[in-house]
Amino acid sequence: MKELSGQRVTSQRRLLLDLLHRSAGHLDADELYRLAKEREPRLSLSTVYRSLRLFKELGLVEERHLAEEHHHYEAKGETEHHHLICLSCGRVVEFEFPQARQVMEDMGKETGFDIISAELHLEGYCERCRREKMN
Amino acid sequence: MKELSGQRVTSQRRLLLDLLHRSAGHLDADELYRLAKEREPRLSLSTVYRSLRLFKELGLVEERHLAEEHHHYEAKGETEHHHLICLSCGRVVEFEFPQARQVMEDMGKETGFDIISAELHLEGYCERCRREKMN
DNA sequence: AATATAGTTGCAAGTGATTTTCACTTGCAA
DNA sequence: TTGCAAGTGAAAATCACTTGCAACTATATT
Repeated sequence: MKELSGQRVTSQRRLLLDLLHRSAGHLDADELYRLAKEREPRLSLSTVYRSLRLFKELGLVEERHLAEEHHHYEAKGETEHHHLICLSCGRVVEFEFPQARQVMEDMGKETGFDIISAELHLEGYCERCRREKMN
Repeated sequence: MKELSGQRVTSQRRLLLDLLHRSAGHLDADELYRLAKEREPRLSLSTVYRSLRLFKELGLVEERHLAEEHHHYEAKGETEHHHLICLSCGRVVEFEFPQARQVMEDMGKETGFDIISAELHLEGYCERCRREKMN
């Protein structure tokens, strides 16, 4: 785990970051908590939230606003991708959109912003849900 | 206001929708509440939330997840646009990205989804905040 | 217009997700 | 191996938002 002045490598943080890396992505705080508890039953939910915030600040994970209610977290480092989400069942499809880089650059020049992220977020209804609705 | 069976046109709803239309966009529930209270001091926050939900269901406003903590609401009907947000001061810049239409269509074909919205969300630091950080 | 009535409202209490407080514990530099 | 700043668990607090309910009111019916 990357070290910044005054931050410690604790067993909890190691565990949580490890789980985030192993997971396919899109864990929310509660799922991560449940997974981690299997290994360290004394772990508290606050530690999960505190660690997620730290990881985010260190740039180790990204926070996604996929659903309405709560955030999802994803370890960085995999190929850059975007999300398509089904409004009915919550299924998430990842896809690539390399033009995003270009848009970031163009908009940065145009607005004077230092743009650090671009997320293309698509919403709709997946095939299965559409079929079910018809019945 | 559009009429659906059993929904009533009340002074509160008229006021709230009017404020949403007048505003430059990106009001959150609390700001809308404060604005509306100036005219109808007895208005309650629950009515604001209830109305926002109704407007959203009727397709009159769109809900945005711009910041981390809460939602923003925007009256529909203006030109389609996307958002660039400053992570330091929260400033929101709107921009157009017509290619989004094409992406929706392509991804729809590719995934079998019926895609109903595409939002390109950029984050970064605006010029002013960058300058301030340097000092 | 008067009445009936179902949709709305304000208020207070309730949620669910996330944050904070605080007493106790632990990583790690010396 | 100890000192102490950083981290933790548990519980309480907060924040954004929702709900239950008695009183109110826009609309449909007479």
